[in-house]
Amino acid sequence: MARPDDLDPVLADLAERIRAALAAAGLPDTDPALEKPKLAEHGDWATTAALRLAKPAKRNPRELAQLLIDHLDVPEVVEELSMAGPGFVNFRLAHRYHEDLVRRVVAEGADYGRRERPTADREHVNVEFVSANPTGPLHVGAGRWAATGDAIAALLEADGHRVDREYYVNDTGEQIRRFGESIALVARDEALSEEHYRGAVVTELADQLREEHGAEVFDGDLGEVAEQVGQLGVEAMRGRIEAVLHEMGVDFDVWYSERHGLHASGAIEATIGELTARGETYEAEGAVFLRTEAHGDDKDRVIVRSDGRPTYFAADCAYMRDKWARVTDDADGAGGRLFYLLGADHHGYVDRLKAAAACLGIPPERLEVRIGQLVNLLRGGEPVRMSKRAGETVDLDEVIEEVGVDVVRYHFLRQGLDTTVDFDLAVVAQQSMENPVYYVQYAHARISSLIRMADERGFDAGPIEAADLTRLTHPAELELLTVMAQLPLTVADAAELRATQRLARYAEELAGTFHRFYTECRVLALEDPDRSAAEQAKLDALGRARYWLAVAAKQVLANALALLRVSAPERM
RNA sequence: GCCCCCGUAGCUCAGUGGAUAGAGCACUGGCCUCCGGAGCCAGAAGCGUAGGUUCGAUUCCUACCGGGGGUACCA
Repeated sequence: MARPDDLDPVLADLAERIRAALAAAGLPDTDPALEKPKLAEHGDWATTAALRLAKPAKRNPRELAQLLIDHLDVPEVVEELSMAGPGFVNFRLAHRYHEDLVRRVVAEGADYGRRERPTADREHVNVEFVSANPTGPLHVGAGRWAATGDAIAALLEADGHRVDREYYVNDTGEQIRRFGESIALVARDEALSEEHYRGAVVTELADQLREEHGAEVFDGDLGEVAEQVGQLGVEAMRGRIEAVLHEMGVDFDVWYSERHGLHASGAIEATIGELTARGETYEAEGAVFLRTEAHGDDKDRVIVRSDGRPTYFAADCAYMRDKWARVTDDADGAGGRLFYLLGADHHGYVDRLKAAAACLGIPPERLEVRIGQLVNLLRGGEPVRMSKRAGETVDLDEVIEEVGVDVVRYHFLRQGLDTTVDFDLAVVAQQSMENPVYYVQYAHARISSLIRMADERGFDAGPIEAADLTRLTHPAELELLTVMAQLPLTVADAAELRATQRLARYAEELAGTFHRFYTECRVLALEDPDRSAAEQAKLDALGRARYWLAVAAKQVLANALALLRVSAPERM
């Protein structure tokens, strides 16, 4: 978990003073471990230092907490501190802290919530996700990996890392040949067998290729035609996939071709050579094995079949080697990381991927494989059966068309990676108002409307520098300010844990606090004809302060949604 | 058999060692002379079971029960 004191100079100062107080009190040094108290009444921040020192010191934690308080050089920004519960020390920050926050958010704009990292802490992360075989359209399940991988990438960037989004295109091999054969047979109007791909897409591709390349591409020896049509079909399919992902708001930096990058380039042979040179291979039964068992795998894996052809796993190794070279050649020396987002149906590959990394000399902690549980596609509570080869799929583009990108993305992003997601077409389509994404977006649209209304009415908020933010003292205002202040920490935690749901839930919480503020605190037309001029002036000042608070809240909400790639509508 | 994930409110899910376990939906009852009621307020309801570690466990460990997925010289 990210440290609050890494993200906020005020808290960094506080943490330092706590450690100084511990030293002054003759206590051993410990992590101040600043955390948010569960209840707002307890204050803005708390330290559990006394609790964690109690054991080794064999002393009453409350007594230690009192010692800490007695020796603490209380910074100006802390308005109140108290001991509570078993030994928490709670801090309440002065109102000025909140005022500064509004100004900071407005000044930083879209950058609020992001952080810069010193080179030593920065990583160059290759995030590989989706990578579905280009032999058919993406189905709904792939949408989960698209949304999640993209959001994790966005979070890592916001957290100060350098990120490449990469899609591995499996564009060669037996299944591609069979795919090409299927297209050719359909084009020739010949019968397909059980083994072939079918469905509307195959027919469409046959038509498309005939149009683009002429009917001749389908003529001749089926074996040769299958090969060539397979390539053309895969290229066309890849284009379609790219377009759908773009619709999903996901744009890859690299579309890595297995065929060109690994086979044609000789990278596979080179990798096998390197593995052999490292002493990680041996021959047996006419095949070449990689010593993965010695690195935690269940057994050694074949990388070259007895007939001399490399296995798919050999390509995986070569690909990993290639990616590792690309994330470790940074001039500034950022540490490399290979991130794989895989579905639970691939969890059996994790050990062998890690073993492959070890065989290649890649530090194991630099290879990160995250497994996401699968998506249950339902329609009215009934499971929808899918088979790509039979062409019975519910495609991602159809679902996007039906319920909208924001709903699809948000549905996947607000749930943790290791829970199985039920995606019920009937529920999501018909009862989409239940989707919390609307709750969040509504808050944003509401603020937008408020600001529009202010303009229309000629409301003069004045420059933010002139606004008297000390007037923001209503409980709903303070609650909103407190939540707004949490974005940077939430982003850092979500990035570190690769947990998109943290940010989604945060957006919901922020929207909720805004709605409460909006209900209780009027911004415009704070008028009272019975008041004196002096009293009216105070109301005007309050209105201007609230206006800037609303502007800042809108920014924070927009920033959170932007990281999720969910739109922040001005009206809806 | 072995491996991975899950079991928290009626339902869908947050909460990866701290104080009184949260939200949406559903249910009950309130709130618009005034900036968007897709909203707000209030109420009821829960950590699968049994042990263990810890000052402190929904969180870590073990066993069991229930649900899902994986265990190829396939790609």
